Formats: sequence, structure tokens, C-alpha cells
Amino acid sequence: MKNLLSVLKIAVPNKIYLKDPETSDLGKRIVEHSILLIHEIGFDNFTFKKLGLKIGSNESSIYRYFESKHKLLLYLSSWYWAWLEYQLVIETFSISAPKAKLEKAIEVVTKTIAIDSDFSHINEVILYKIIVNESSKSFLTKEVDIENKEGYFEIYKRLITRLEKMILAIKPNYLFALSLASSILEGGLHQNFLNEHFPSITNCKDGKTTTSFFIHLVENTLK
Amino acid sequence: MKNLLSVLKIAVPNKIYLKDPETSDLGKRIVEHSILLIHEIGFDNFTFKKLGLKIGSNESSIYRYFESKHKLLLYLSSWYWAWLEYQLVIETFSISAPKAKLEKAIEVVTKTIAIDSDFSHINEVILYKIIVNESSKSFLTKEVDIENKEGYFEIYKRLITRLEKMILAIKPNYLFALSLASSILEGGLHQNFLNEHFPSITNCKDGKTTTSFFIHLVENTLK
DNA sequence: CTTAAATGATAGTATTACTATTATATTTGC
DNA sequence: GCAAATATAATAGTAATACTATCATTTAAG
Repeated sequence: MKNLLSVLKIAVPNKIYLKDPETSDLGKRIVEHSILLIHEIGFDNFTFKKLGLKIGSNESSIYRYFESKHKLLLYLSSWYWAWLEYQLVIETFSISAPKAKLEKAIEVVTKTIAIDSDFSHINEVILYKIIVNESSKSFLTKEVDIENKEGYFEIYKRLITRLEKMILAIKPNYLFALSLASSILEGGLHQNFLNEHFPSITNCKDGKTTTSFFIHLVENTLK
Repeated sequence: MKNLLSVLKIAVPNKIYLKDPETSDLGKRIVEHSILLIHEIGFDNFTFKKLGLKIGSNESSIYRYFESKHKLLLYLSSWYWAWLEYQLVIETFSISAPKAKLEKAIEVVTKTIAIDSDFSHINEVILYKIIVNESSKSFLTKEVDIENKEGYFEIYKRLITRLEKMILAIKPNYLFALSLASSILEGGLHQNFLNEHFPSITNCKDGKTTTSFFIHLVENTLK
């Protein structure tokens, strides 16, 4: 199933980049190693200069692909959401029972990614860690409203409306399907963040998974 | 009730600041106007130089109170959580029925702050907006684990364990009381963020409040 | 094999996030 | 009321950041 991606390409809104990094070797190396470097030193300490050094390329060349490191983070986030959307669709496609479908969906979006599907230069395990630790910074800015209008968050929002539909399939008159969907997605990341940095304020550890927390939560809410 | 604060002082972990801003006029002006300026231009664009200009003081003087703008954000966040904890305690203190108690607690921690209690130089309405839009940046850093060990997040964590206790008072065998508590707190902020910037992926708008979403969610989960 | 496109190298700029030093107010303790 | 201590202000300086601009070189495409 997953190797479908060998013929498919993860599509990121093209306004995010100046030049599509998928179209060249350098572009791919930029994306590949930016993930590793951001994971290593954190997004705040990450610079194009350091990345250039790491990939044996030039700062100015990287700027030809992304106009800023913020845009690069938007790219990585969008790529992840697109990848997750793809996982969500193939994993739930054949399930027709609404409850089982939503359950699978929750599993897909809340589980910690631990296996690199390895179909590309992108390491999804490390990327997932960046999403947990850094992705909020892509929208916690003064420019968020402008960038939202420009369509930079389309995939993320579409993912949430997909979840919404699955929720409404179970309980059509539920008034908070969107809020529940967005809570599952962001909340899932947050619980995994807590597990990593603030284990004293989460139960999602020691065998009790974030997924089981949300499945229980959602099941009861939609009863 | 609220004017109790005229004799009480909001206590922030003292490692956060170099010199307690509550002990001087300049310190108070720093805190007061940092809130206004961060709200105005965003935390990323905020600098001590700009703040100095705004309060007619000098950059170097501000550095005597806070060693970095990051520490200032930690201070503001801690102050807010301490303030919220106080609200939580006084508002729920006299309620003995567990369900009503938790319901009130959810209301306190998820409602959008719209009235400045006006007992100090701190504008809680604006501060709340900063918490919604910027506070995650206080822990989304590479230094989070060190700073956590230093105790910078104590109040936040205590708030969550307070909620946890109220949850367990209703359902003692519930396995995810901490996760539910942290989800209420962060989720509440997030829904209010969405309401402001991504209204298409939340239902917490048009009269339907974040509070009612979470009360419904929690009530069903603990049934 | 020419030309265009991609990449690299170098330099430069304004700003940031500070530190250090010295000068000037202001407060307080006697 | 005054000296000493403390707080604040002013100025300068630094390394790094987040870029932009220009020009040279390499590579790829027709």
C-alpha cells in the first residue's frame, strides 16, 4: 500500500517555495538535511548558513529555494500534513463502519511515528519529532492571517475537515465536530510533547498511548 | 472576592528574573508595557530596545531585570498561570459537589478573559491574548528540559494537577486524568487561537463557547 | 558546442541579542 | 543634611542573524 508513494508525489502549496526542492538534487538535500539539523539544534538555532555548511553547499543557494527559514518550516509542516493525509486516506478508505473508520483515523493521526517509510529522502520519524516540537511556530506568528489567506495551511485544514466528516458520520448532530477534530490533531501532538518533556502532566506513557486516550475520549463524547 | 489580590502578590519562581520587577516602578513599567508591546508587534519582533524606547528607559536597564526576552516571556506566562490558579481556587473553593466543581474549573480555565481585574499594572485581557498567541514559545525550545528542571514551569504543572484532582474526584479509576487536564488547558487556548486565526476549523464561535465544548467533552468522558 | 540555468563564492547591510563600562540620578542610613 | 550605596541611563562594542546583491563558475539541454 505504502509504496503507492513511489508513483505519487506529496504536493505542497507552491507559494511556499521559490523553487521546488523536489526538482533537483540540491533541493532534496536541503530538505533532507534541514530535517536532521533542525532536530539536532532546534529551529531557533537553525540557520541557512549552518545548513549550507552541513550539506557542503552555499547559503545563497539555499535562499534560491526558500525565501526564509520560516518558509522552510512551513514547507516541512505542509509536507508532513500531506503525508499524514495520504496515510489517513489509504488506511481508512476500505473501512465502511463509521466507528471503526474514525477509530483508525484517530490511530493514524495520534500515534508517534516510529518507522521511516523510506520512499524518499525524507525521514518521517525525525520529521515527526520536528512537528511535535516545532510545528506550532509555523502559525504562531504575526503574519499568520496573511499566510493563511495565501493558502499555506490548506492541507492542515483539509485534514481536519476529513476528521470532521468521520465524526459527523457517527453523530451528525454533534455541534463540535471541527473542534473535536482539531483537538485530536493538535492534542495528539501535545500529549506526545508532554511525554517527551513534561511526563509528570500526562498519562500517555508506560504503555498507555496517546491514541488510546483519544479513542476513549472521542468514543464517549459521541455516544 | 477578587480584591483579595490587593493584599496578595502573584508569586513567580524567582529564578526567572534577575531582579523582581514588582519591587520598583521601572520593573512594573517593564512588565506592563512589555505586555502591550508584545501584543502589538508579536513576540518575535519584540526587543528590549523597542521596549526601552516605549517606556522612555534604557535597554541596559531592562537587562537588569530579565536576562533575555525569553525569560520575560516565561515571567509573563508564569504570572498568568499563577493568576489563573488563584482564580481557579477562589471560584471553586466553596463548591463541594465534584461535578459542579469541575464544571466551574473548566469554565475558569477555558473562557476568554475579557475583563481586566484592574488590581495591578497588568492588563489581564491583553496578557491572555499573549498567552493564546505566544505562550507555547516559552516551552518550545531546545532548553525546555533544563528550564523545566530549574522549576520554571512549576505553576503551570501545579494547575494541571489541580484539575487532575477534580477529575479524579468524579471518576477515581479514570486512567487519563492528567492528559485530560492538560488537554483542557492547552486545548482551551488552542480553540481560542483557532477562533481568532482559523475560524474554519473550530466550532467555538458564534455563541458556541470553548467552555461548552470542553464541558460536554469532559462530562461524557467521565460518565 | 553554445547557451542558459543552476550553483558557488564573496561581500555587504541592518538588526538582534546581548556585554561592558562609565556617568548620572535617586534613595537610604547615619 | 550628607556620604555612600544603589538604581538607572548613556554609550560603545561584539558576534551572530537574516538576509540581498553581484559576479564567477559549473552543469545540463538543445
